[in-house]
Amino acid sequence: MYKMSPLEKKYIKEHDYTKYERPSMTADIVAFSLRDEVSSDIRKNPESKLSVLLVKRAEYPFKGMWALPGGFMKNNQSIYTTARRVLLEETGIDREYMDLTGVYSDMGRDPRGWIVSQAFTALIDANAYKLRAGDEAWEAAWYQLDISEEELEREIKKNQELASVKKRIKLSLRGQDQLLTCSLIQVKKYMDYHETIESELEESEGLAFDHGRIIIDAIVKLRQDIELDEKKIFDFMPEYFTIQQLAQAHEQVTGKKLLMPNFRRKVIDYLIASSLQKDGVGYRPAKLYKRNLEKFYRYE
Amino acid sequence: MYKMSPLEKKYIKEHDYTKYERPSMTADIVAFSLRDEVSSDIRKNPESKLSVLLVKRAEYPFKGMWALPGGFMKNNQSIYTTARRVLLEETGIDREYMDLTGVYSDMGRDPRGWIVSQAFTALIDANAYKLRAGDEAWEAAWYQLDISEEELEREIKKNQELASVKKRIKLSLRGQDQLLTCSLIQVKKYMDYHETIESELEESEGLAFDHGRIIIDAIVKLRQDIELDEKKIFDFMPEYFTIQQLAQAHEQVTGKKLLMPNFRRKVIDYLIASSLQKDGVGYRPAKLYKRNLEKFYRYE
DNA sequence: AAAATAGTGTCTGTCAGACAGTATATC
DNA sequence: GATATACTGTCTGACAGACACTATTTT
Repeated sequence: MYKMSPLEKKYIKEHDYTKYERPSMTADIVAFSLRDEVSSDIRKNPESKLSVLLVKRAEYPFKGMWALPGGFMKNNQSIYTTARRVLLEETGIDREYMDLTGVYSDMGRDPRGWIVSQAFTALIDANAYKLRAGDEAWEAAWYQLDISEEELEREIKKNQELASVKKRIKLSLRGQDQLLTCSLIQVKKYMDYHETIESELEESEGLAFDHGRIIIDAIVKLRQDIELDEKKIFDFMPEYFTIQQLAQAHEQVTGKKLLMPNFRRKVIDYLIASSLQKDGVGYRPAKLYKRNLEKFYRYE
Repeated sequence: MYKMSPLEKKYIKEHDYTKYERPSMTADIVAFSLRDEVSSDIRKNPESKLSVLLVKRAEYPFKGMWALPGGFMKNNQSIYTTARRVLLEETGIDREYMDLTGVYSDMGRDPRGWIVSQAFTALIDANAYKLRAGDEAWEAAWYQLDISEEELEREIKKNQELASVKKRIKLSLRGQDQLLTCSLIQVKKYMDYHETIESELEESEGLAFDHGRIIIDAIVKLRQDIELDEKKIFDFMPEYFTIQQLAQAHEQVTGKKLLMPNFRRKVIDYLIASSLQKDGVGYRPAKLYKRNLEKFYRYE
């Protein structure tokens, strides 16, 4: 391993690297789950809707508004440890596996000053956890999520070497007794053979900071990831589940209808049938399956 | 947009959020390119090798050793702006499009103190740029890259619900007149239906900081990305190129041999033939193609 | 029996892998 | 003509999309 020379040690000691301005750093977690809507008809399958986990802010700024679970990084913890810690502290969910999905470092994104946020995404089977109640400083709740978009402007040069598309994206979050909304202006630019996305918050009602933007970015990325690697959809599932649950999750996230026979054929290799059945339904019960771990773990 | 109440403004003003410890933040850029080896036989196609861009450190710590281009984030710049700025300053390459590929926040990774690094990956056509020479503080150079791995330990429980594989990964970087090496211990753990990777630097010769680790992580991610979306391989290409160049780039990065007729069929839709030909070769010259931009830009 | 979902079978078109064979340039 | 790469054609098997059809359970 590298050993510093005495000269080098001295040099480092004499330089106070902390004299330069530094940002504070936070981890914010976008935790998604699919939650069943209460069905009016027992003969029909319940629909499951994509939801995101929010906590009510107990302090200024944005006191009383809803925000992503998150918090400041400490000196002796990595950002991954920080993410896991704050999610557990604020919501009661202990989750080791998360994806880093973005960094937010724009000026003015936090009224408290220069604060850089690392955004993590976690896909969760909501039924496996009981959320912290509102008895303490923190109150956590699942918000059902709707997203819509509207094209504002489109400019495509003839030679196609520069183009841009401007959109307004609207997000609405429905909780127990509250509706939060936000809208975002997104500009996609096509140049140098790549697509770059810039987005800026236009309006935000009830949602703290730029968290509406972080949520929208996370959804876009989630959709991309699932189209690239369909195994990711399993993250929403409990240990035992039906093929229909899996298909519904897929449809809900991608927004595309599946043909069940084909979907069944595609996933069957990733499953191990159990002798259990889904009960409490008003029709032929479906078989419950487990993940076939051999297909998920490639011991390389 | 959100307006703060006077009470809220007062509260924020009274709290000094900077009193908590904060990290310094840097952007480090892993710039890859494929560079032709000088061929001994004019009748043979030159092989192209994956290379990474390094700069020689002019200051302590690690003075005289080689490091990734990188530098500190400033208050009025986002981390993306920082990445672009430092790459340009230190190497002369101006590049807008880069991927954020990792965050390094472990304790002790930088002898100067608590420094968090955001790692970016850029794929570059090296011939398009002239590197800064060694006339100033910075000297930049391409280092050819070799990577090998050796399995150390493997533990798989019967029910497959927990498993781990431990490996040593060796990296060697060959420059004009220097050989840099480093080795890394990597532990892959398989649990909760996911694979998690932890890696730690074991030894590093001539390479500054934990940059060997950052480079290895970037290569692993690059390979994954290219297997998921083969269009990424085009990033290494100049405006005009042959199908063989493209195939060679693909082989070099993934390490797998391709069958040319099949590869040709697969990529031909993404190309527009030009009337130009590759010249200066000792055999039938290949046609030069351009990207078919319609296939790269999906104006959505 | 009606309703609703669960699950099977089959046809078709596309596409990747393998490889034989032809074309065109230089040495 | 030898050599090396460039490029075309074709066979095969796997698989995704579409959809008709059968099965099983509750109301």
